[in-house]
Amino acid sequence: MNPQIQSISELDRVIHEPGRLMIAALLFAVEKADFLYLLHETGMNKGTLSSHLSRLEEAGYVEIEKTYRGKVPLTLLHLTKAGRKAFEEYRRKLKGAL
Amino acid sequence: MNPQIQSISELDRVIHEPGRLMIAALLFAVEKADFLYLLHETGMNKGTLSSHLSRLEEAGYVEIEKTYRGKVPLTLLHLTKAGRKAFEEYRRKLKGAL
DNA sequence: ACCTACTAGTTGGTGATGCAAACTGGTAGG
DNA sequence: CCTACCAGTTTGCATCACCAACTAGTAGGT
Repeated sequence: MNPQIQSISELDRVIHEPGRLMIAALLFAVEKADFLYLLHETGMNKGTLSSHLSRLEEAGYVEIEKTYRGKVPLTLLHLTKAGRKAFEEYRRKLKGAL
Repeated sequence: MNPQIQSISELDRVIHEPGRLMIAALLFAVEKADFLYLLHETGMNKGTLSSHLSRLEEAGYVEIEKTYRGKVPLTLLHLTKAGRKAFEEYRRKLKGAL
């Protein structure tokens, strides 16, 4: 089997989904962001964003930190070490194949 | 909304699916291939390959040409002009974002 | 005549998934 | 107290990818 093609089939599906790829790319760049920032930057709705974040947390790629800004809830997100690695690996495979 | 991120959300879902991305990348390179070649290069099973090809045909990205090699059926695939364009556009957006 | 293998599919079933609408819980304002 | 708002979460639906099993025609072997 063609090795360039092989690497496409090995792409991490958790990262591959555009919604989550956007999140990963944003968090990779800024290191820490809140829910609303991601909401506006990605253009998703809240439900979609929330479920993608849960999926990323489940995979161990994102840590979700719930705090407060005064009395208003504030959710902070950042990539874990595994998340950074997965994103870099994803990018590496894709660039090699395309 | 971040324009780099924006371009991720605009990725063509037909191309984005790894199975079909493999097919598109292969056909982009070789210009014409038969069913078994794709089957072996991608490592998919027949059912999956067949359905992805149908999906690509439906989208107008691939032309499916059924002929015979002697009496044995032979299916030839090639990217249409729209298919080449979609693949290039996909690649462009992805490279711009990552 | 029968069995196996090859090519190229189709069909059926299953489990996962993306998505948006509706809902929750807390805060603030009139 | 009622309404509206903020920040998310839960739920339900419709789609989808995937694989196994079946179809169907040809050819070769025993």
